[in-house]
Amino acid sequence: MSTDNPKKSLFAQFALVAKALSHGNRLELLEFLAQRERNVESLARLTDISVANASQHLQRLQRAGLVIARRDGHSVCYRLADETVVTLLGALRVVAENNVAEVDRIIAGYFTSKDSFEPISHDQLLNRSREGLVTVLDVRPKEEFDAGHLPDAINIPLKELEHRLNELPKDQEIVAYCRGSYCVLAFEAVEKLRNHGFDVRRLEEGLPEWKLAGLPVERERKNI
Amino acid sequence: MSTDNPKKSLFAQFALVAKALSHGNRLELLEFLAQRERNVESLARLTDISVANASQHLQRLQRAGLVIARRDGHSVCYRLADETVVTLLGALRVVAENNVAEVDRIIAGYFTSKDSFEPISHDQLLNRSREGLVTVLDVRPKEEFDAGHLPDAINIPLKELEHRLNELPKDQEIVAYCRGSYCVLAFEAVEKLRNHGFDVRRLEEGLPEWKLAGLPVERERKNI
DNA sequence: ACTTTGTTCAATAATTCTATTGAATATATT
DNA sequence: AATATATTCAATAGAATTATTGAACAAAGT
Repeated sequence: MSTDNPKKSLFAQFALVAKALSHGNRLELLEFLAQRERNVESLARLTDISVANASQHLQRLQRAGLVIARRDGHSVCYRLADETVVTLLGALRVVAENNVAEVDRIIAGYFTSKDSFEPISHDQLLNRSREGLVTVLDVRPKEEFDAGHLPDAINIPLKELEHRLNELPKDQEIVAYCRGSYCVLAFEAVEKLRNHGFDVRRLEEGLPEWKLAGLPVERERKNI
Repeated sequence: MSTDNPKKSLFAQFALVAKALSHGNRLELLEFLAQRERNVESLARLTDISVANASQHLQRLQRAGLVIARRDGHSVCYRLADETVVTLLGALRVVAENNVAEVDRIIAGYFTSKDSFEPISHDQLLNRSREGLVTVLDVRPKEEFDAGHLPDAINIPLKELEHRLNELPKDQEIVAYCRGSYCVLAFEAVEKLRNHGFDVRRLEEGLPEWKLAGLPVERERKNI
């Protein structure tokens, strides 16, 4: 930690940040935090780990400077330290996709089978959306949608999708998106909608990456 | 590792990549590999660790998909798996710089200590510059450059650097300099250019010290 | 003051990581 | 074939990490 060699000290510090990323649970926590600020209990529930464990992981992330805690009433809200954390997570994902065979295997097994069609990219979507050629569908829970969503997107959480099919057009392409590249929500939405005869594709990435690209985001309430 | 939950499995894989980055020695090895391919012994010497230890760390990096090994004669050459690894290292560095107080402290300490990222000396630079072996890059604002700069230096202020990378050679060493020992510009320029794959070093001191040593200086206008 | 709720702390055992040592292996040279 | 060189392997001890448990703590409401 404290060497006389400044270069080693710097790398040791960088290593501490990387170490904070070196556990699946913590990466999952960060992915949810990339959507919006959340308290410990809610994060524990989403990631399906104990509250004490979530608390420990979150404190580890905080010590590494990746998240910031804020007391709100009698709950503690965590959020990402800044948007560079999203960049870092994205870079980690890209490296793993490119160079880890196991990742390809998992993607082929669980994700590709559900969506053999090519996903649509940011720019493609932006162009078509402006021309009114597509319906943009956000399948995340309502509170995440309210915290920020793509322009002109409509929100139908995955759980409500079956009951609200009449809100979607049959004669126009639909583009579904959710939290990010490996969030299962959009995959499952695409599968369901295809079974019902809709013309639907998946957006390649989620809202955090969309924001990072500097593309416009709408909010339901201004005070979030 | 192998859960039935594909999302957890993916995050576990990403975590393995992060874990490979979670040790200072490995980050240092990667930094040298970002410059060029090297064999184990040379890397062990550069990072000042034992050969056996370097070998183990390199194999760990290889298992994580970050580097590739290649046999060459009776030495084994390692290189980065691809350029996305450089991006990842850069993102890690940016997050640490932005959010880890200790990093600021160390970098601040850098400027007082003379040898950091193997800076080049006045004399070394003068010799190589005369032989046309290096490109000398001044990253200060234009008006300061106009007031006086190193012989044959080109001026790209730090803020414009990202947009003017095409003006710099990829096949020749670059030496960047700025105001002096306590100026951050050259540090950041070197970092940015390294992330873009340039072969770049920092001049040990700035223009004032250069002038003080009685070395030649050019001016844009004679009347300043 | 008491209770409830949400979070953190402390202690633990199982597991994993690190650096060192010396032996083993593979390739090139003589 | 024998030798030298470069790297990897195997074994080890000390250190760090993980999830779990239950207790402790802080803030808000009764």
